[in-house]
This record gives sequence, C-alpha cells and structure tokens, in this order.
Amino acid sequence: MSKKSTINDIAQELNVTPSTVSRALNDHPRISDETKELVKATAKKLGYQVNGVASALRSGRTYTIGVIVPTADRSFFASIVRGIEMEANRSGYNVMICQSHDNYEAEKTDVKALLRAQVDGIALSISRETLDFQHIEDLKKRGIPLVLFDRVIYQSDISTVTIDDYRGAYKATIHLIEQGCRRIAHFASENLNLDIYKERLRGYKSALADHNLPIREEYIHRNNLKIEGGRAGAAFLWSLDEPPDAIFSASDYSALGAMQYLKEKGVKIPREVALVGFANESFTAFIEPALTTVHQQPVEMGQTVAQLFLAQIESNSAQFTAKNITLNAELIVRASSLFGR
Amino acid sequence: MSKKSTINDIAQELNVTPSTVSRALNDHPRISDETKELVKATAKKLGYQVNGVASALRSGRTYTIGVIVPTADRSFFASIVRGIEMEANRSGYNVMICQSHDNYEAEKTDVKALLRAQVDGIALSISRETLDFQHIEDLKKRGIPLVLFDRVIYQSDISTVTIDDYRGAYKATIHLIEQGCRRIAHFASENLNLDIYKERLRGYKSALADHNLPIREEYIHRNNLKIEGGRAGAAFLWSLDEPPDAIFSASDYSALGAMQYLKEKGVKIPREVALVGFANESFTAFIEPALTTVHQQPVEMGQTVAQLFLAQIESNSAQFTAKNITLNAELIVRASSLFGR
DNA sequence: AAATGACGTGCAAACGTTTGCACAAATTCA
DNA sequence: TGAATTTGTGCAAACGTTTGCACGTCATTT
Repeated sequence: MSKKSTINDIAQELNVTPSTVSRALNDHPRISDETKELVKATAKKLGYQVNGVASALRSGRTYTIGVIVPTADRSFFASIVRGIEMEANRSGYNVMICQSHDNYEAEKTDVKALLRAQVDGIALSISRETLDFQHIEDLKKRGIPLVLFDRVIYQSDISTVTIDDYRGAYKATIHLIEQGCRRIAHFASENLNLDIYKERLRGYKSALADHNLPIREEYIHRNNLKIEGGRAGAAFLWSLDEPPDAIFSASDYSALGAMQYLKEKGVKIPREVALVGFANESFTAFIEPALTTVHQQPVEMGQTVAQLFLAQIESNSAQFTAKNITLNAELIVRASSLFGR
Repeated sequence: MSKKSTINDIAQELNVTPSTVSRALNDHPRISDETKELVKATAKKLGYQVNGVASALRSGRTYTIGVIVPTADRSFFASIVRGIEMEANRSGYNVMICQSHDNYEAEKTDVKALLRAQVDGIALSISRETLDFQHIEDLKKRGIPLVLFDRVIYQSDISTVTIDDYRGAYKATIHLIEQGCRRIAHFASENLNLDIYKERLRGYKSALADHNLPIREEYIHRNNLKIEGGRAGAAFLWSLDEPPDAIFSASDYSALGAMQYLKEKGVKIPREVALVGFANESFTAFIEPALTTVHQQPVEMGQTVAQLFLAQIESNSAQFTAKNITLNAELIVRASSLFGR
C-alpha cells in the first residue's frame, strides 16, 4: 500500500534538494559524512528503494547484463550462468537470462527483448539452428558490448570465450586408443556450422592420425546429438559388418542414447565397446556404467565471460580490442571407457 | 556505432510530433492508418528500437515479471520457468530469472534487485533455508503482485500454485503397498518448514494408515534430500535389525543416493527393495533401474503461475482476491518400484 | 445553417533520477 | 590579510517515452 517513496520525499523530510539526496546515496565525495548519514537513515526509515528505471534512463546504464543461452536446464549452461552471475554480482551487475531453445527466431526475439530493456551488454551462446548472423553483427554495429561463449563465431571485433574443444576431443580419443580400442567411431553434429563440433571432429581425426589409425568415414555418424540421435547412431554402427569398439560422442546425450541402445542389444559396456561423451552433464555420473566425458569448466567460463564483459564496459568501449579466450578441457575418466573390463 | 534513434528522430523525419509517433507505434485508434504506415516504415528504416527504460519510467510498467527459483538447473524448476515464459511472452511480458541457490540472503537480494528493476510483479518459490518471511510480506505491503509456487506459505492475501503433494505421496505409497511392500520407509526433509515436505509425509502416513500398516518412526529418515542425504538414509535404514522393503523418498536426489548405496551394498533393486522418488527429474529416466517417481506437471504449473499473475495485473489490483490453485500429481511407474522382480 | 460529434494531431507535463555548472562558506596558503 | 582552493549544496536540464487536454477540420445530424 504505502506509496513508493522517492528521493524527493527524503529531500523534503530533510530540507535539502533531491540532488543532495542522490549524491548522498551514491557516496559522492563532495557530500559531508553527516548529510550522508542523515539521508541514508531517512531512506531506510521511509523504506526507500531506488527506482532503477529512472536511474537507468538518466544515466544510460542499467547495470544489467543480458545472457542468452540455448537452454538453461543443461548443467553446462546452468553452470555458466552461475559463473556469470557470481562475477557480475560482485561488481553490482544483475543478469537477465533468456533461452533460445536452440531456435533462431527465439534468439532474435531475445536479442530484441534485451535491447528493449537497455541491458548494458549481451553474452550469447549461439543456437544450433542459427545460420544467419546478421543480428549479431547488428549488435556490434550498435556498439553494444558483446561476448560470445561456447558456441561462437569468430569475427575480428567480437570477444569470445570457449574451451579447447580440439584438445578435449583429442584427449578423449587418445584415451580410448590407450585403452586398446582400435575402431573408434565418432558422433558429430549434423550441421557443422558451429565451430565447437568442427573442432571436436578435428581433434578426433588428429588423434587417430597421430596413432596411425585409419579414419573411416562410416565411423563418423552425424546426428542431432540428442538421445535419439545417439540411438540412431549406434543402430547404424551396429549394422555395419565391423562395428566399432569405441564411440567418442560430441555430446553426452547422444552417448547416453547409444548406451541405451547397446544395453538393449546386449552389447556389454565397456567390455565390448568403450564410450566417451562430452560436456560432463550431471547425469553422466549417475548412469551405469558412469560415463567418461570431457569437462568444460563451465563456471570458470561464465566468470571469464563476465570479466571480459566488465572490462569491455569499463574501458569506455572506444578502444577495446576483442579477446578470444580458450579454457582448458579436462577428461574425466569413469567406467564407461575402461575397455575390456 | 550508428547512434540509437528515438521517436524524435522519426518525428523530425516526418514533420510530426513525438506524440504522434508514439501513438502510431502503439496503434492508438485515433491515428490514421496512413500515418501509422509512414511512422512504422521510417521506424524500420532508422532501425528504431523502443527504449523500454524510458517507456517504463513514464508508464510505470516494465512488462517484465521477476521469477525467483532456488536453482534453475533442476529440470523441475527449469520447466516451470519455461511454462511461465511461454505464457508471459504470449501477453508481451518478459521474464527476469534470479536464483536463490536455496539461500535466504540471496533470496532477499534477488527480491531487491527485482524491485530495483521495477518488475511488474514477482513469482517466487521459497528457498529451503528461508524461515523468516518478512521480505514476502513487505512485497505484499508494497502492493507488488505476487504469486508463490511449489514452495509456498499460505497467507490470506497471497496467491499460490502448488501440486497436490499429499495425494502424490499417497499415490506413491499405495503403489508400493500394491506391489507387496509392507515395510515402507520414507525420506523426509530435515526441516519441515516447507509445506510440500509436510504434505508428502502426511500422504505417506495416510496411505499406511488406510492399509492398516504401522507407522514406524525409525523408518522415517529426515535428511537434506540430496544425494548424500539419501546415502546416509539408506545406510541408517540398513543398519536396523529389520531394514525396509521399500523407500518412498520425498526427492529424486535422495532416492538416487539410496540407490547408489544399496547397489554398492549388493542389495537388489527392485527385487529386495522398491524405490520411489519425487519430482521426475530428467535423470530418473536414465538411471538403472529407472526410478519410479511423482511427476509434478511443472510446465502447467508455470503457465498457471503466469496466468494468475497476469490476471492479477490486469485487474487493476485493487480488488483482487488471492487464489490457491492445486495441480494434480501423477505417479510415473518405472522399473525401480516393481518389487520382487 | 447551426450544432454536434468523430477524427487526427499537437502541446506540454510528467515519470524519478543524475549531473554539469554555479555559488556561498569554510579552509588553506602565501 | 587577501587570494586561492576546497567543501558542501542548490539549480535546472536532461534521459525518451506516454498521455490528458485542447484544438482545428471534416462529416453528420437536426
């Protein structure tokens, strides 16, 4: 009920001007400590709450950073968001989260909504469906601070944070080779417009090449990297004359799909086939056998995104040079890849 | 770079006043179709984007609804958020998501941040740690439209959306009894300040009573309902002279913990003990045996929250009576509860 | 032909802050 | 002691919209 109070109410109460109140609340150096105390006390007394909208309109800064993720319910993205939040909050920024649900149109709508809300900048992980990057270039043109993460495109003036997908995939494949696997299949994304999947494929191929193993095209199965994709992939591979003895999947979900299919078929994991996923989704530790996977340091990624972002904002944007940061990818060995056991 | 354009720019371009432009853009009935066309065309030409902040300041409405969830990376909450988003977007509202991480202080901070952002209302699921509800009453006093969901407190003037935890728990327990289980244990929350856990406990007890089964206090284990809690609970139960032949856990996570412990101990599930969880987290379908659980209709819950909320906003708040809506809980039977097999 | 009403637009204030500039009082410096 | 500087506050404009009120121009009604 109690009508919201404004700095004017405080000003009246104390017989000073709104300017003084504003400065006092913002700890302006030219305001006496005495006045500050008084102002803050009455502010509390009146239950004053700064009107962020008014403040944003005048100052041009909302202290809000917009984050667009494909989906917030994957532990990978959830952790990134958390990392961003942690770091942003420390500097007094808030985070506004939008989900694209891996849909191009939704991604564009989200961008619009965030611009409408006048966020101070946008952190974005590109949806899988997105093929046209005009909306991203528009952001750049408008001078909106922008950081891409994980699913990025490389462009001279755009900052990015990614993990080393290439080395992650390389490590995973090497691990399988070391376990004695020789016929290693790979689940790749059906559309390779996103670099992350290209890189994972490249890492896989390099590892094979470095160990003089042939790259057999029929072992590279492109699917949607979801559970069904993995099932389909496994079904295809086990229809071959010579099925693989290992699968390195570019996604935990398709690895899970394969695992389900193979179990149903009675193929023993990891005795007859070793499995490695990618992303360290939380379920990978719960399933049986537990899935070996590549950890992507999502919290650190989020923190890095926020740091880059804040740096970009503080450095009055004019002469900010885009940075491309790559984080380490770490192999987490669990039961599913211990071939032969 | 291109400086943001405003309605003034459009006005100048067309030799009309900003008022006309504003009205044209908002499809005011008194503006001629001709003018509307013109205005919208030049708006597009200039790449005009409404400044939501300015609009919000003047109109007092941000068309943003704030949502506070304990954590966004549980599929339960993620789905609720999605439901809210769907419904809100349809009415032109945006959603601002905050996570309390089940922490009381963070919850209060989130509320402040949302108020600062002048959201049109708040949807909140109370953190597990929250024992003091002053901040919620403050919201009510300030006249902020408020809807609580899932983890709620009942108060005459606050709208809530919950599922029927009592009947969900009752169904789950009955199911176990029908499977032939007679010594059914329960994992309850260690602090019962949240009604949902009280209700689940009550449903469990009622089901036992209705079938003339004794309620044995040593079979009711209170823990944090996380994985460790479930492990501890199972460890305790299997230290008893007569371990149970079923566990109905108030949470999927503690059910998982119990499952892990029991597997390690060599207890066969569901041959020797049946297991039922609560919430239908996504991993429950993936683990082995797949976990029987209670589905909470989170998307519908989210949609309902949004609807209640919008109704509350549109009905110029003055005479809005709080509603308490309860959704159905549905038992999803999977392998883990098929006792004896 | 005068009165009425609908139509289309303009005027100007308002939303609650922030902030450049100005200015008086107090303090410091030479 | 006078000048220069610092300190503390006020004035008023500005941020980009929205919106109540007013007003002129038509078409319609009586």
